Amino acid sequence: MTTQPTDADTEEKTDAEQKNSDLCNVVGAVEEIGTEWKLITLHNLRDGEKRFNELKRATGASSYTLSRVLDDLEAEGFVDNRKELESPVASYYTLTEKGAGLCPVFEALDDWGANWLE
Amino acid sequence: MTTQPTDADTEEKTDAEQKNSDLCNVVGAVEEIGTEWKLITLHNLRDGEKRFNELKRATGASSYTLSRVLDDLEAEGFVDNRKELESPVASYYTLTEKGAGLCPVFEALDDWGANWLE
DNA sequence: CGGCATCCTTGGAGATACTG
DNA sequence: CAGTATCTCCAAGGATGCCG
Repeated sequence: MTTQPTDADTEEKTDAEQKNSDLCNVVGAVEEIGTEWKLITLHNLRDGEKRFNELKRATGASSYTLSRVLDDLEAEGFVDNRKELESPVASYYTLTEKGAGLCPVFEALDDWGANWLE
Repeated sequence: MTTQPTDADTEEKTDAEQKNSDLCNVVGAVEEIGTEWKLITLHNLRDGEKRFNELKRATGASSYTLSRVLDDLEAEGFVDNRKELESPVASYYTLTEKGAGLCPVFEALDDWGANWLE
């Protein structure tokens, strides 16, 4: 019964992912945060509110990619978005509590990097 | 001097990645660890030595993928590999100090997941 | 300024089959 | 058992252009 692809396949996750995220929330967390762009973007928001093109420059992502990443992050509750529709529109992004909750993770990564990166 | 693709382009990183990893080691760490499979595999090795097919079952990765992931991790110094060439060959993987150094990161992720997942 | 729409390229990863 | 080889597919992401 290793690879029974039951039609209860309503999730878009593979069964492997499902199995993993069931096991512990480390894996669940990794899967929710997922891509490098998400991490990098979240990390860039640590020091407070940023606007779209700031993030674009800071991360180096294309506007297309950044837009999609921010959409994802907002949908998942990691960031908040505040828009000013005045003359030149402005769009500000901040971390939610959920997003800010990742700071310890960043600190742990920072420590690790200090010891092991080059 | 934003996008001078100097022929000192011996790295395989894009300049965006380069810029990011220069900024801080959080991003550097994220880029080195990279894919979800690497994280999941490393995390599976926390509780000690595992062999190839154990990891294969535990992670759900295909042998092809797992093999490549382990190669990467070994090349980057995250895991050690010990082979026993007896009758049925056996191959054991363990975390190096560098790999084990990620445990605080896993703990931070675990904490975060406990608060924010599901 | 922010951000979609479109096109296109890449490689990450599954499935399968084969070897020492 | 522990991989390697091959084929294939799909999603992530860059480039560009346009629009409110």
